[in-house]
Amino acid sequence: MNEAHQVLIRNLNEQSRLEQEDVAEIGTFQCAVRNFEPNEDFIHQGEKPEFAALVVTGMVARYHLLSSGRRQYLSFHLPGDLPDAQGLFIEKMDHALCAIGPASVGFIPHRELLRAFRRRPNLGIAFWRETLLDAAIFREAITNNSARPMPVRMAHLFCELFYRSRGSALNRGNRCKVPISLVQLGETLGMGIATVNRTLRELRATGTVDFRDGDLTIVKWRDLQRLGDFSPDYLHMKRHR
Amino acid sequence: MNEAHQVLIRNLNEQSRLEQEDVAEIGTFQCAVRNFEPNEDFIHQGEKPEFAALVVTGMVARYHLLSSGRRQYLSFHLPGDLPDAQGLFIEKMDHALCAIGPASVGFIPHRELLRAFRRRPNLGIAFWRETLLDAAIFREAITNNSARPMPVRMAHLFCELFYRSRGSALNRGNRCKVPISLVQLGETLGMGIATVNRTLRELRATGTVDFRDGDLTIVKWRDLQRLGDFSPDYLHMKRHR
DNA sequence: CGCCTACTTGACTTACTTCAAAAACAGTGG
DNA sequence: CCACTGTTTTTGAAGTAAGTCAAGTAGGCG
Repeated sequence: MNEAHQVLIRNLNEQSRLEQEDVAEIGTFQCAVRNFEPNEDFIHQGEKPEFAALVVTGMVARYHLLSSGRRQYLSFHLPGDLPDAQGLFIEKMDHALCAIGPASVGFIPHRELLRAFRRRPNLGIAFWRETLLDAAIFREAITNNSARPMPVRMAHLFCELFYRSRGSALNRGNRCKVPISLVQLGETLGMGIATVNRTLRELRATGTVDFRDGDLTIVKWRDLQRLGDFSPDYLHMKRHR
Repeated sequence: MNEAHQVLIRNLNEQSRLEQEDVAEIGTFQCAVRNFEPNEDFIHQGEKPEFAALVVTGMVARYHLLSSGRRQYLSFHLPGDLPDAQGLFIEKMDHALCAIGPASVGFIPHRELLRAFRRRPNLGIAFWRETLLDAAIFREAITNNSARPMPVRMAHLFCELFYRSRGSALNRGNRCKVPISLVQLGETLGMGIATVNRTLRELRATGTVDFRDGDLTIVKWRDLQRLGDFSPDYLHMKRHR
């Protein structure tokens, strides 16, 4: 039982009710942890992974690589997340995973997980639920990037990132680490770098948020939520803080 | 064993390997089928459904309703699809479901499914896989609506719809039914109605597709795929035709 | 100090949205 | 069969927001 196991147990427990035997089962997982540099890829598009990645520290992202060379970020992941759980039952990766800022990632062999699901079906459901929450976040991203004006769109992303950080107690008061560059922010929200910058300035001017140097600061949470049309229902968090 | 069971079995079998016992188990499902008018909602945002919907005939869509009143379509579903399988483990619907064109939908009680998963874990995995494929389609939609220019975006959607229709043998040669209006097309792709119309005209002019009166006609499949930057990998279809 | 990367800003251009109006079409009832 | 209504599609014109391009600045690190 090391840090990787603990962080996984904590995360699953927030979404599902684990029994003692489930926790014990998780404790038996082989889990090799490796460290990655900022922007280092650790699962590539087209691969057929035999391990499931578990974020242990730092932040991790998934992205599509287009034929044009453009990148589209799909989601960001915090410690305890299993950003490629779908690899268990979908053979070929349709997207890649990379570290955002320095990150450490654990790798659990698929066969260990499958064996665990057989022994503890409840654990399988907990993992399933994780992948469903993932999908809910994707749905919200479709809507965010398709239907909301740029400033609202950016505010919404900030709300989501802060809300999830706080949900995992990774915030420090009204701040959290989001070590992404403006280019990456643009590649997440579907906007050019110049617009990212100007929109960011506009948001600062509202006095509700600030984002600089990889640090997200929430100044007025309620106002920012309203501005970003953010309602956290889709994150389906059980615990509120 | 009625049409609903058959269509479900056929669909699951395309993605997963069902054993005889799995098929038999599915045959025991209670499944009340109801008919819906075009644009009729049958699951609302915020609901806590106790049944899983199964598309039996026609087309079904999921959508978000924004506070501004705008609609964002998230995905379209064909016979055999389980468009709200996530409702099994996520309590509250974060989006709604409606019929696109006339459709008939079966409703299977969650407890039936959960019981079946206990008896046939393999069946649970088949359903899980369905939800993962769903998520892959969502990811692609994020990228499509965020990173691709309008004509490419529309061409990509047409490719996906045709490819999936063909995968379920719902095409007639190079045609398939897509009974959506231009407004809905715009609410899917994140573009205004005027742009939808003009983009459509532009695509027709390329001589690769035509879409009118709810009918999608593929004129030059290879060229359309190239134009739409479409590669069907993300649909993870086992069978190719 | 100089280099590299990330951010900032400005000017220009293109694209899309919005608004408005007309045309095509489907369904209804006379 | 045709006039009438409402809806969907088509088209035009105007305004604006966002992309692109290009240059400049600031910060981090050797």
